[in-house]
This record gives sequence, structure tokens and C-alpha cells, in this order.
Amino acid sequence: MKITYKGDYALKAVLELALNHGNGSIITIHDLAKRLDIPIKFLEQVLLDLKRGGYVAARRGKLGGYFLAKSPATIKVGEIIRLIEGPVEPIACTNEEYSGCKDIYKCVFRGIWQDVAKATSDIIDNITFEYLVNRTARQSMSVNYQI
Amino acid sequence: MKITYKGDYALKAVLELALNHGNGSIITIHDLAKRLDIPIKFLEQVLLDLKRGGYVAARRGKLGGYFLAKSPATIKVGEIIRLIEGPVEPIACTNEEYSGCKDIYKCVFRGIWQDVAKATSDIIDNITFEYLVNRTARQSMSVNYQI
DNA sequence: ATTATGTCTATAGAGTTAGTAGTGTTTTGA
DNA sequence: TCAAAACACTACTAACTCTATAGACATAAT
Repeated sequence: MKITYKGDYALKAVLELALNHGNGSIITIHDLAKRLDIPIKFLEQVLLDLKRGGYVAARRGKLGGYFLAKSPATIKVGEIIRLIEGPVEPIACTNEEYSGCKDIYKCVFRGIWQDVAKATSDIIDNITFEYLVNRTARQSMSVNYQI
Repeated sequence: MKITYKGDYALKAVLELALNHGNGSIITIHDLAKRLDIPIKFLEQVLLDLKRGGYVAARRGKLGGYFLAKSPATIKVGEIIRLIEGPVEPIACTNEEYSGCKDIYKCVFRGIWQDVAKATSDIIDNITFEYLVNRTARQSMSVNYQI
């Protein structure tokens, strides 16, 4: 698995929206881009993907903006990564259809990539954005306390 | 972590050399390329990298060829991957020097990438080529038995 | 109407990947 | 001695991906 800027931005955008979830608020892409320091037109494409994936929703027109389409508790980090980056496998040969290995019985590396994919999934599929919201809140609190 | 063709070829080349290790034999790049079905000039670059990394050695001239520079028991899959592909981290921000996150205290994703990197390392740094040689031998045996 | 927003498609520049080409250098052995 | 067979090294290219930008369009509020 490799995380590109697009994936990184997507995760940060969802987290930012999650931090504002619940109070009925809506955030414009302009605001989001400024808060996260992301080029606005690039963020736009990311948000469109997130919308098509069903994770965010938008209201058009004046007073429009973006908001989470579901509760942060139901969105897992792994889902966003898979939507934006594709499969978490380190190499394509881990899926059954692949026939690149001349002798599949001999391709002893396949099992390794499957193990890596599973270990990765076990992490990213068990972290919800609700958890991240709580961690973020606690972290910024403790930072404030230090001042 | 993403495995490119180069990394894939490197692992297969080392395994093939490991299967022939011990009996003092040497394999030409021509042979290796044919056995592994890899473009010879591409394999050449891979082998040069492996040589510079100290994993394989070569004898030049007629009767020359490649052989493992160390025992398969001392070479781990993770070493080859890191040599060819670079760090295992899914994104660059996991190392301390990185300052891309505006507020490092708030970048709650960093811990996730560190966890993924650790889980990946725990797998690939604990598999030696000796183990893979044994597995390959056993697998091809059982395949033969089925015939 | 005007303005502020999201929607969509196209494109461009930089970098990466996979593969190819050509020219060395070294060693063997006839 | 010299030709053949092998490794060594550098350069190049076509295709692809990634990041970012541009511009035309659609929608909603005032």
C-alpha cells in the first residue's frame, strides 16, 4: 500500500468534516482547503470522489458546502484508502485471477503479500473516524494545557 | 509499501540463486533470465543493484555468472525489498525529519502509518530465503506427487 | 439578476516505471 | 594472441501516474 497526496488529503478532509459533524454545520470547499492547506481545485476532485463513494454529501448554491454523509463511527480509515488508492495489496498478484507467475505453485512470495495485506487491513479497517475525532480532540487539549 | 516489477524480479532472482546455493554452482544472467522469464537487460540492472547491496556476487568473463554472496539463511525478504524499493512506510511523513504536517500534534494519521510499517516489517523481516527454499522444494514435491 | 457555491472534463508538467541499446571490461581457452 | 562469452555501466525512451491548474457549467439564495 502506498498513500499518495490524494489519499492523504481525502483522509484529512474526512477527519475535518468529522470534527464538525453533528452540529448540522456545512463547510465550503474554500474553507476546507484553507484549513487543510490543500490546493482548492485538487481538493475538489478528492471531494467529488468521496461524494461518489457515499462518504460526503454536498449542498450546491449559495450557503452550500460539504458535510459527512454518514456518522464518523461508521466510516473506517480503510474504506477511504481503498476508495482513493485502490487495493491495499503491495503487488497485484495476490488476487486469484492473476496469472503472471509462470508456476503459481512455486510462487512462494504470494503468501507473503497476502499476509502483508491482511496485517495492513487489520489496522486500517479497525480505525473509525469517531476514534480519530476523539484522539484529535484529546491531543489538541493536551497541547493547549502545555501553553 | 508497493512492490514494483524490479522488486519482484529481485526477490525471484535471489530465490533462484538460493535454490542453487551450496553446490558451488554459478548461473549466467542469460540462464536466470530464461528461467524467470525476465527481460535480460532489465534483470542485469536488478542484479547490479543486488551486487552493490552485497547480496549476490559475480564472476566475469567466460564461465562467469552470478551466485549468492551470503547464505540464504542470513538474507531476509525485507532486506531485498528495502534495497530495491526503499522504505516500507506507506507515506513519507512517518520519519521524524518530515515537517509536511502543519500541526504534527494534530496529525493523528502518522501513528497509523507507523503501525502499518511495523506490521509489514514484522512479516518481511522474519522470512529468510532459507525458509523460502524449503517451502519451494516442498511445494514442487507435492505438485509432482499429484501427477 | 447577481453572486456564491458545487460539478465536471480536460490538460499540462514532473516524476516514475519498465524496458531497450550500446559500449565498455574481464576472463577463458583454442 | 585473439576471439568468444560473460559481466559492468550509462544513457535513453515510451508509457504511465501523480499533482496541480483551467475553464465551462449547474444550482441555490438573496
